[in-house]
Amino acid sequence: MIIDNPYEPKLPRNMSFGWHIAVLGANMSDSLDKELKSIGLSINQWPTLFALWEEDGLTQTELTSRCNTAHYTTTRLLDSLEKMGLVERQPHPTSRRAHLVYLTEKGRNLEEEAVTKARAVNAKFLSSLSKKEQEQVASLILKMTTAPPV
Amino acid sequence: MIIDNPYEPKLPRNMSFGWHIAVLGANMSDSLDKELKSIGLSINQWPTLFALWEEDGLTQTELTSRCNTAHYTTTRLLDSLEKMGLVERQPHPTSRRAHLVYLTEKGRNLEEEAVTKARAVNAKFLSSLSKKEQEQVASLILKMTTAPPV
DNA sequence: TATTGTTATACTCTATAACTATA
DNA sequence: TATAGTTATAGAGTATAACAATA
Repeated sequence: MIIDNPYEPKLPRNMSFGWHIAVLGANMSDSLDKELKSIGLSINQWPTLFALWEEDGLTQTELTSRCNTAHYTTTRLLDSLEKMGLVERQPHPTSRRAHLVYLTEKGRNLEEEAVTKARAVNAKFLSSLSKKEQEQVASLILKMTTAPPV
Repeated sequence: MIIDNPYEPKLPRNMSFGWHIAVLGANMSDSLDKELKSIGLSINQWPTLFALWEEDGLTQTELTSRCNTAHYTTTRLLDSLEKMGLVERQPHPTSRRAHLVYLTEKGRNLEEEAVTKARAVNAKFLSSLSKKEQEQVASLILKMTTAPPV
């Protein structure tokens, strides 16, 4: 069965574009998960830690929104990260019901190693493309994700 | 935190390439799942049905390998598809332990509608790109997925 | 009355492994 | 002994909704 949409070139077994993206995303996630395990982290913690490495002192609600997860997921993720000594919940200066989430020294120190591993995974999956093609695909995917469909 | 890898252009909140692919894949899957629900199907059934639309009369083991799932998953998927009257397990001509899986008339008739929906989802997610860019990203992703990393 | 965050519960998915029947 | 397929069961992940505390 051939999807003859002009935006769908011939694909192996003619699977559709979205299917390829989904499988690729799952494979990249699995690969990063395995890498992160070696430093005691998991893929579930990645978006939260990534957001905090970029900027900490966020409320849980703000973290929830940046990580595109559910609020009850954030609660449990922070529980585990706190138990591991990577983050701390501090009282909010003006609201007594909100918390501010900060990285600990230990949590901050993991950034370099984790990001190195993420880069390696990206490079591995991009390795069949030329440098120019790698830049192209990254910028096209960026364009797709930053201007999402209504 | 900026990933200054040359293959990682500036991304929103500087999330990494793999993360964008994973989120995009999940969003496209969710979107197709919603579309398929309207004709009584789910995203879990998509790869199996897609493979059968391309070629039926496969053994369960062959289906398992083409869909990149687990054998016990195939068993349950086929149970549900059979209950819905979309596929049939037939005895294998030479081996009494293997089955051949065939689409029913009803299952075959769903192809056009389902593929139309999948195309619409792909088009929706690609809509922020020009036609040329759409072709580019599809062919680059194809290149990545057909020459997977070791 | 709405917001921040936690918890209980149920439901879906997936993984492991034991099982049958064949080869 | 290996293969095709099924089933039982446990675990992880996710969703719903109720809840307490605060605004």
